[in-house]
Amino acid sequence: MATGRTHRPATRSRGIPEATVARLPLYLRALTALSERSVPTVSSEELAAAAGVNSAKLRKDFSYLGSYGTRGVGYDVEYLVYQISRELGLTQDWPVVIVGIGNLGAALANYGGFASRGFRVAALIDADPAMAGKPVAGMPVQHTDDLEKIIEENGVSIGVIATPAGAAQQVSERLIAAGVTSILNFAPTVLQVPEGVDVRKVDLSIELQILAFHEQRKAGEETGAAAEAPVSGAGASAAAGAGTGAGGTGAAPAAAVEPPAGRGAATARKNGPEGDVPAVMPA
Amino acid sequence: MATGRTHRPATRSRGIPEATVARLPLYLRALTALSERSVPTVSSEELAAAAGVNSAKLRKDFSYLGSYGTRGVGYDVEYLVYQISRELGLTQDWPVVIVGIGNLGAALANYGGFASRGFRVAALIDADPAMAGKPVAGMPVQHTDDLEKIIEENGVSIGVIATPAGAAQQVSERLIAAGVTSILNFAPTVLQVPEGVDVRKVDLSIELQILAFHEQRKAGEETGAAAEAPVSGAGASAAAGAGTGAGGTGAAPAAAVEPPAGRGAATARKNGPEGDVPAVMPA
DNA sequence: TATTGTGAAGAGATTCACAGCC
DNA sequence: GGCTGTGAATCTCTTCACAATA
Repeated sequence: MATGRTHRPATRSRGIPEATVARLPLYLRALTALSERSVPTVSSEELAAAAGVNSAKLRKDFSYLGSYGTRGVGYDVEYLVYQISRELGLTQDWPVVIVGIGNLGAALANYGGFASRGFRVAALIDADPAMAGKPVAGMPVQHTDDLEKIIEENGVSIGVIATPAGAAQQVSERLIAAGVTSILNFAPTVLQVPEGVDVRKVDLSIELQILAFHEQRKAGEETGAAAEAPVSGAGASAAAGAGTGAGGTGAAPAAAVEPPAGRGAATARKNGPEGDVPAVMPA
Repeated sequence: MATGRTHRPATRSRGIPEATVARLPLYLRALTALSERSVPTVSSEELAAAAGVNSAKLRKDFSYLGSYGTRGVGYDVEYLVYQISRELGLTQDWPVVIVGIGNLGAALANYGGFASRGFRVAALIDADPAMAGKPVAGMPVQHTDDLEKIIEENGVSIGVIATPAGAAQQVSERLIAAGVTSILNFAPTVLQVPEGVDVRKVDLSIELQILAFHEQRKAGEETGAAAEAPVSGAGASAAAGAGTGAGGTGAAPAAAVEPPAGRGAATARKNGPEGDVPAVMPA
């Protein structure tokens, strides 16, 4: 402890943990809000609360960036905003294209928080010729035929895919071939991309399914069952805070659906984890 | 190895790791696709490829659910679809409300994959009186005043918030007070909720910022810099697969923005991680 | 022979707790 | 006295590698 500088591989190498990177935008948002209220400094405790994490984690995260705080005082808000922005690459301007201007694509194009933080919608692209030229969010939709030209002329390296699932893979290949190296994928499909290309995905139905899992567990707990059966990571069951009384029993779901119906090449079926079958039974 | 049953805390307790839960929907989607093509069985290797993970992880994940495979053969597709659905609680019907019917809310309401897997949009709610009664996705929008009534009458336990950031906290409190215990939050704000309520968030701008971070790093690597400087978790830099050539140099971003401008209670400023200041310099 | 299921090792992330500094 | 920065401990997740087995 405190014997200078030991961790961090060796020479330079930034090596910020991925988990930390994923939280930096959260801190940045909280800090921006403080900055707008002209708050000059903030402690790790306060900032952590605003960002919805605990203070030890926040301090550890910041320690990967450098020593930007003042002991006994806290962090200078403006300075930290700048440092995090720089670390995230937001001091640059990132032109972005959105491919697939349906409901979702249009919503994304209209989303304000987009432009605010270093990102700029350079073009909207759709495969439907009927869409071409129509203005969405004050910008004419362009046809997929010109995708490569648009990417190259605008120096786009980040693409957003909001097409139907069936088109996503092909769109990603064209984007990548034209020079895009980061993709934000809203289509409910797994993209296969070459090494060196980053893909992040946003999937409504996956998120809902994860919630349903936890919801089901909660329902099970009400009905007896050893209170000792939590998922490892505790989901996202948030810290206290506001809260208007925690509400009643949690509202039970409605009907059951789709029983097993052992069709197909039925071979398997062995042991479930243990005896306790919840809610719906297997067969 | 095969010496019976050692891990898992003790008595019953399901204890599926959160990371596993988060992947189950992915497996389910891949399996559903196989099922539609009437593929009877699948190996961990094939399924893993389709889901975009490696096979060891997949097998480990499935091992938490039970022994549903057949050595030398693979997994029965139909059976596994059912088991995962059950584990996720998708054999039930989950009524969901969407609050905030702007661009995004409307897009969500229209999103098909919603209804398909156990979820049903029970109501669309918006604070704008002008919206009330207007049909969106074939369903009349209802006014926020009736929120509590709607939640209770429909037994809703999952709420989706697609309001502006400013309204989200208050909406979440009303949802929770009315009985909702799981929230999917699209508003760019951290919700403070009481213990026992699960929140998952989807945030476009956070995802873009994470991509920008990796993008910036890639750009830096081109310009010399010890090739040994990866982020711990390797982001989402996907496995190989298709890929149309990995494209050119990756397109450099355009102008720089917003220098430090040391205003406010300027105190801090010490050491950055190490000497190498990239792109934009601090002061 | 092909493929699962899983201990054990390894890597990462979180939390603790306290020394160091303002 | 208050708060940061960080080693060390702990916990969780991933990967390895191979015995068990259809």
